[in-house]
Amino acid sequence: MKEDGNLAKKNDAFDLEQTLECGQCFRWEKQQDGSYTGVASGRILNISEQNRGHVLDDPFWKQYFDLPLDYEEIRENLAADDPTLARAAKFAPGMRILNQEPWEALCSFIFSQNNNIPRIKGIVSRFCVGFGEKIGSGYYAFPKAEKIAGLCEQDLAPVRSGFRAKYILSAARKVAQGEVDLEALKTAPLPEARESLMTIHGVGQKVADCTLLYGLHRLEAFPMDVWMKRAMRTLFPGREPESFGEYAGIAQQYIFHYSRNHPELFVTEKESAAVGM
DNA sequence: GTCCAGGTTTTTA
DNA sequence: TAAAAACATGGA
Repeated sequence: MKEDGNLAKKNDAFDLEQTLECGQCFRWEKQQDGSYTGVASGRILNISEQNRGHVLDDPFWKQYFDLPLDYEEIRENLAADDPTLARAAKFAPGMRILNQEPWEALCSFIFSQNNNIPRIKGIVSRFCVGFGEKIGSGYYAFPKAEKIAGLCEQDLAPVRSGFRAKYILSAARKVAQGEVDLEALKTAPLPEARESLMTIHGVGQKVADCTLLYGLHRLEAFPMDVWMKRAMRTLFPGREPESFGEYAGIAQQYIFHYSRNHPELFVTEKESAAVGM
């Protein structure tokens, strides 16, 4: 285990809990011993504070956890930009944006709409168990778009995804037919990529932006859900997402996670709304 | 029983 | 255009 100062510094900016429980992914489970077990691109991994040095020797996982990117520097630049953003970033300095499979991110955030995180996890899990390839005892790969494209709404009933099932089918068919070319969207101009995703029935701007940020690693994408809208109104009045720069998506993740864990920041706004002010 | 959840589509005025 | 309502499901 030889680590030069540079690598050691970068590892400081990687915290498992902050990364895997900040709302960007739905397939990692914390074990009793504090480690995390999950599946990505058909690979099973158990990662802990103890074995992560070894895990990150593997090129795939190094990329998955976005180790090549210097989050320390990005965080410092964002912090210099705005004191509130500095506070949000400091709350989870070890958070990193994962390199998830594009198709998985697309489906996950279709399932996420008007839904809560525990239930999203359950739906994703049933989706994988029901339609994914078995890759180990109790572990399944994320189902292929080609397989899902051949199903009907009734087939998806056991997933219990409600009205979102037909959206998944629309996504699967467009992806399987190449009508939406996810790989190409990694380099397409952002507005163009977003528009392409929004041709899928059930994908609006927010789900498209989540797919871009979490699945296609478009770090300038800035998903605006109810939390982010509230956070922008309250904490960053007058600021546009684009003003956060090329790593706006990372700023978004700091703000989202910070806001969800500090609901007290928004109680006055809630009360004002209730009174009708 | 009612409300809400990392939205989007459909309906209505 | 813009604002409601509907959409499935399940936990609080």
